[in-house]
Amino acid sequence: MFEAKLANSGLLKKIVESIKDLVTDAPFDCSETAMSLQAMDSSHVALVSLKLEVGLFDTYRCDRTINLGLSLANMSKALKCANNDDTCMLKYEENEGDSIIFTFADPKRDKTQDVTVKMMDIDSEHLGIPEQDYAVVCEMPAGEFQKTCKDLSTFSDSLNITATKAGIVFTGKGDIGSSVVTYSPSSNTDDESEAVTLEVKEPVNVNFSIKYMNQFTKATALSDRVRLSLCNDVPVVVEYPIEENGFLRFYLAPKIDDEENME
Amino acid sequence: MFEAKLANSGLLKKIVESIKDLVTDAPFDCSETAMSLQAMDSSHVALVSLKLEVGLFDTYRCDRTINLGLSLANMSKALKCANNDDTCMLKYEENEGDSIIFTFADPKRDKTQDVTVKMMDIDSEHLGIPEQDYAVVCEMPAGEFQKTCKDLSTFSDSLNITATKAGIVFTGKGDIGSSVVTYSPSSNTDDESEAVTLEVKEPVNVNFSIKYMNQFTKATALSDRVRLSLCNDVPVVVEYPIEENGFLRFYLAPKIDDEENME
DNA sequence: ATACGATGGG
DNA sequence: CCCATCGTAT
Repeated sequence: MFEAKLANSGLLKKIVESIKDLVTDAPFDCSETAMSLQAMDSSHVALVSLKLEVGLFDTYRCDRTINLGLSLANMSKALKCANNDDTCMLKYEENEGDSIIFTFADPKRDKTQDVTVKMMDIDSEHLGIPEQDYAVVCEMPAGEFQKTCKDLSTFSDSLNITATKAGIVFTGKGDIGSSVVTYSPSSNTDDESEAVTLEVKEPVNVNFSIKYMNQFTKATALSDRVRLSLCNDVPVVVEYPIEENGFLRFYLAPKIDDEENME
Repeated sequence: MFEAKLANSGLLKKIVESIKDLVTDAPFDCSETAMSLQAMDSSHVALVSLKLEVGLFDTYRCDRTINLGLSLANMSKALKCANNDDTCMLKYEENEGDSIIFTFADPKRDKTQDVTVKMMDIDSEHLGIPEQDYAVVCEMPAGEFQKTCKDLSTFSDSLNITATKAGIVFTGKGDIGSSVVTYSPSSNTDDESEAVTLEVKEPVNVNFSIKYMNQFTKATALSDRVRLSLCNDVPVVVEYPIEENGFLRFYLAPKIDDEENME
């Protein structure tokens, strides 16, 4: 049997809301050490990788490695029943039919809500994600990145990212105009959570679909900070750390056919 | 003539918004002691009963018992003109044509707004509501009941309510899954307004249309608390008290044809 | 035109 | 975390 309890349903709600527009059916791999999930988006362009380590859970019991397939739409419906600060217990027992039970409880009240959701068979084509040394790693406030992507999407479908030791530049060019957002690495060390940090081994210049980036930034609520890992001609990694004990990562291959935005 | 003044238009606005989707034309019975209203919903399934006692009004004058018929859609339009904390005067004079005048005034300003709404002839089939001893009476926070009904309606069209001395259980079962909400009578006596109280003479197990319940819970804004009165095979009463001087009650007959939810 | 859900502000 | 307003969907 599998049984795991989160102190706050809000965390799982945010995760599901962040990815359900990208991935419809999610195979959750449950092991002794973590609950994790890897899936391509429905058009096989982006990859989502989630890891929730046992440290995130109040209690965690997983007798044997098991894959739990759930429709994220149904999971979202179940989680809408929970208040953000209700506890959330996930439970699966092999002989109780192919269902997951979500138990939400308000610790301050004599109320519990059990939501039973049917599971699905999902062919979880296992996805090898190659290790990669990235030429550029940039960390910034998650909200900052979200706003930059949203602003640039007003002008363009493509996001150009150019990073050098001097700074990182996000550019969107389109018919009605263009916008260029430039971050110099933060000199201002006062407020660490607001800093933009940049490690550059090699300069990079890459283009991405802004539409996907905007999808990824739905995860902004999960974390104060986002980390972008970049190489020329290699998928970007957009990573949201989860409370020091997990992450939600999005991988997106660069556009190759788009010379307009490359100068 | 009939003339009655409420200190806040907001109260009447909330009442009208709560019932206008259920009842299109409302016969208001005005007597010396109260303004009241009873009407079936348009599909003759639910019954709405409103009572506003004189104690709710700043001034109240009713020379003789009279029935004022109003379209609730029109009444809603009139009330939209008022700010919530404007005073609201209702006035009817026999010889001034078949109209009601709503006068809204902001006591802090030198402004009044008179809205005149044509009355309607409504055949107010008088509805005898039998007295009833209920097997179960449950009071809980109105918002709690609203959320429970809404959550269960994600999964089912039917709401099963089972109450015993051990607690009250709301269940919705459907194709994508099911949800069971359990309240044990509050042990936590600290916060009276948050408590779930339960009086059980006989256990009950009844099924209702969730769609109607969701309609009823639009009255949540009227009151912190809701009272459910239940008997097997008898209409439930969902009651929202109005400031100690009135109530809005909804009656709904149980579903009889639904064995699936009865175990 | 009305009702519900989602988002932003206090 | 709750309430109010705005936008979308039926």
